[in-house]
Amino acid sequence: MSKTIPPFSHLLPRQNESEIIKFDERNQTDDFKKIIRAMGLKITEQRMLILRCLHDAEVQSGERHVTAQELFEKVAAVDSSVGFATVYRFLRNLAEKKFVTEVRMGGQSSRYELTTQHHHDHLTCTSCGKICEFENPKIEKLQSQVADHFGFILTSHILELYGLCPSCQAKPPVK
Amino acid sequence: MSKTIPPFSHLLPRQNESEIIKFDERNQTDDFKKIIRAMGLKITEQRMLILRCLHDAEVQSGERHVTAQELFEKVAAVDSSVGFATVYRFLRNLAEKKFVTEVRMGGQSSRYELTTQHHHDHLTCTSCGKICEFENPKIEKLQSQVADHFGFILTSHILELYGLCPSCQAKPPVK
DNA sequence: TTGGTATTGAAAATCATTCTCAATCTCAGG
DNA sequence: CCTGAGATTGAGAATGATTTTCAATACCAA
Repeated sequence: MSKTIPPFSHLLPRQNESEIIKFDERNQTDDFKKIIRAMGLKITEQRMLILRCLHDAEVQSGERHVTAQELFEKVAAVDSSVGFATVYRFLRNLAEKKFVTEVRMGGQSSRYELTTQHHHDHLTCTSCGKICEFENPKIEKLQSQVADHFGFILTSHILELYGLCPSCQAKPPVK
Repeated sequence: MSKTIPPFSHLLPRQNESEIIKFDERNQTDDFKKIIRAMGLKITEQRMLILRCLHDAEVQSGERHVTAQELFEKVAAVDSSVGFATVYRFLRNLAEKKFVTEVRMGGQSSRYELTTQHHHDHLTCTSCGKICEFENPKIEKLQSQVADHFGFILTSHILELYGLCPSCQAKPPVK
């Protein structure tokens, strides 16, 4: 049995340790309901299904970032009567309430990921695609100083570093 | 006489000093032509006009980041027969060849700026789309430290800060 | 000057996302 | 367990930015 992480548990009211560790279908369902209530919304089949698909995509399929379309397809595969507007709408709700994080890259469509406990940035190898996550409070602090300087209230940021990882430095450049 | 910066000069083949400093209408036209040729494209009235408007927006009006629509309007004000498709197309060409840099933010439309010699990052207002540029050596230094820590050779990075600008803080939330 | 190609403008097409609205569902209060 | 006010839904239309299509036109090397 691999340890299963309860969905969004870090965003919900504190539970005792054993509840956090012992995670099963019933708890998952309960967590999903708590999330929906925490947003001040009504619990519906559609919203439960969307949450489940979002959670499964990450935990089971390991798909870090899903687009609204992709999520819609996963949902539709289970219940084809769910409309895409419902997925878009609910995803927006989740993003507003910070249960998911919206990542927009270039002209591409938005991608959504479950909000993680710890903020982190990425260091990506341009040759092999390896990604290291890191967190640097000093950089964060300097960022808010910059925002302050312009009179902005900082709400979020994107920091992506690109470079050559150790093993790729050894290899000849690809292509 | 304020010192006028020749457009894109840093991206064009090296010139001698006096040519760089003495910038006038004729040289501007020549520079624009060189840029278009450097992209392997034919010189047309439309492209010349688009370049002029892009340059003027920055140098005269101080509008450093224009959307394709805004640029189209400026162009159309001079020659209303130019189609927006031409502006979009050429802007894409310029971006591909790095003569302009495309900045995308949230759901807003792309903004374009002349590519500058000096690296800088952006602070964008999530409400009105206003962009402030900044450069922060301390952040840059910390970034290389992070890369070092993972054994990476840092080649580039993206840092985009998002927040609410002073005037949008005053206004009630949009809609 | 001229012809082969690149470019253009206008309109239609795309693409992601949001809105509209009548039908349906949820759930607090009875 | 009912009920009804109000939230939610699905379908499709609407939106907004950008891209594509295509016939007419412009560019420029020869």
